[in-house]
Amino acid sequence: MLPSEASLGASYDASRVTIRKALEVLRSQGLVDSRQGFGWFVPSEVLAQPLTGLATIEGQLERSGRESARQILEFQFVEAPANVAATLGQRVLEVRRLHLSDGRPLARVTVWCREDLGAELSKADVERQSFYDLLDVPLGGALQTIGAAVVQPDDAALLDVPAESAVLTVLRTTRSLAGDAVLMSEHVFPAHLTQFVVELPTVDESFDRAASLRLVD
Amino acid sequence: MLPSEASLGASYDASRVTIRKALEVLRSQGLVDSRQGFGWFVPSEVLAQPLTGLATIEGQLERSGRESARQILEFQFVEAPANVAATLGQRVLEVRRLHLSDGRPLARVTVWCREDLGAELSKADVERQSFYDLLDVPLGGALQTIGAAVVQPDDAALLDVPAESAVLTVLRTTRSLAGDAVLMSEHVFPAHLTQFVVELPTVDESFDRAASLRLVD
DNA sequence: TCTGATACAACTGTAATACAAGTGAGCTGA
DNA sequence: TCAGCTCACTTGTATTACAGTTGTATCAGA
Repeated sequence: MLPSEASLGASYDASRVTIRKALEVLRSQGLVDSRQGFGWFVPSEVLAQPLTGLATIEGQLERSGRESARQILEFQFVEAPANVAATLGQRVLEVRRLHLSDGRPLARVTVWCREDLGAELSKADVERQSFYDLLDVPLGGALQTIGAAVVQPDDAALLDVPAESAVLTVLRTTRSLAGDAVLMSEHVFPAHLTQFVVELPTVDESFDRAASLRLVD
Repeated sequence: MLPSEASLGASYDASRVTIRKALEVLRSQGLVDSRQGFGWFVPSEVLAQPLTGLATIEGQLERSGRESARQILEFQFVEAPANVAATLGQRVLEVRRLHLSDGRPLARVTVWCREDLGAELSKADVERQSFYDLLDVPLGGALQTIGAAVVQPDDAALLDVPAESAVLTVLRTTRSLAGDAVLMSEHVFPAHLTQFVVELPTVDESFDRAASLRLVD
């Protein structure tokens, strides 16, 4: 937080008008931002994603007070890629979409949905609501794999980031309450925009347990 | 059990609304919970379990019986970087080291240790044992932030990866049981070698109740 | 044309208050 | 003994009030 315009004016012996003009210049450079009734602050660039439960990107954005939008790039039934077919079956509904935060690209997401469940969904449905809201199946949990990579050229264009820049990748398999896999999704985030935040309550347990790390060959 | 909202408000000279907001934040982290007419309490271990599903790469290595080695690159007391100084104080013990798995570089780690605690440690100590084993302070937990980046040139050389390749970065703040920050560390892993796997057990209702993301600090 | 001064609207976060609803301990009476 | 009731205390929720902040407009003077 910055001091209020009034106190800045007192500090620098300038009027509020002048202080505001200076702050507006900084805002145009993206260095500061303000909310009416709240104050001026240094904007936090990264979106922190807590890993405490199942959540959608939109939900997190809305909670952080940002406007979120979805743009459907593809909507079709296809032969599943090998790793998807292994858990969801041969044919799946594949939805590629772009997530926007305050109008700027935040994530490129591909969702694969089991064919029987996807048959009930329209393109308009997935544009309006999240899969979690749409599916008429109680969800039980998910397995999430977080990695890093250099951005693919087509993703770079979609996400409006420079070629060769870093991205966070998430591969998620969502299960129903009954335990069978329902959805798989791949998320690609620009690294400079997003971070995952994990609270580890007790060091010993979480470090020794260590059942969940995978070394890639 | 925690004191009632009313008595907490009296203790901290804050209104019940404010106390509730604070408690809701803690609830969103799974640290406390409440029942109407009963009160606020620390949830049983089982309920707190969702947060423990993540493990670190060093822990996994040591457990899986791979040959794990540490190579100390630097060991010195320095002026802390800004973000470290904010939580650990102006002067800290900074230890830079390289982690090896079966003789191959796996991670470049920098650990910052509070000066009073670091004063007890020798270079040989930190080469032999982990900080968690060395510190004579009961540890209470840690906050971990996972991100991605393009590798720095010096890290590329240390980790033996091509320039411009992707890395997974982890910034961890470890607290004592009393709650004060004791250690901070930065871990850099080659992206092609490592992934984090996180189990998200349930759709967490408490997630909706309080903001777990903040735009401003 | 720029700066200062002033005024007012709109918004935010906190405080204060009130009431509904749930919990648990203790009392009462059969 | 025990079922049922009362009652103090708790959280859940909504409302109003208020001080402090930004957003915006207007006017005066250098």
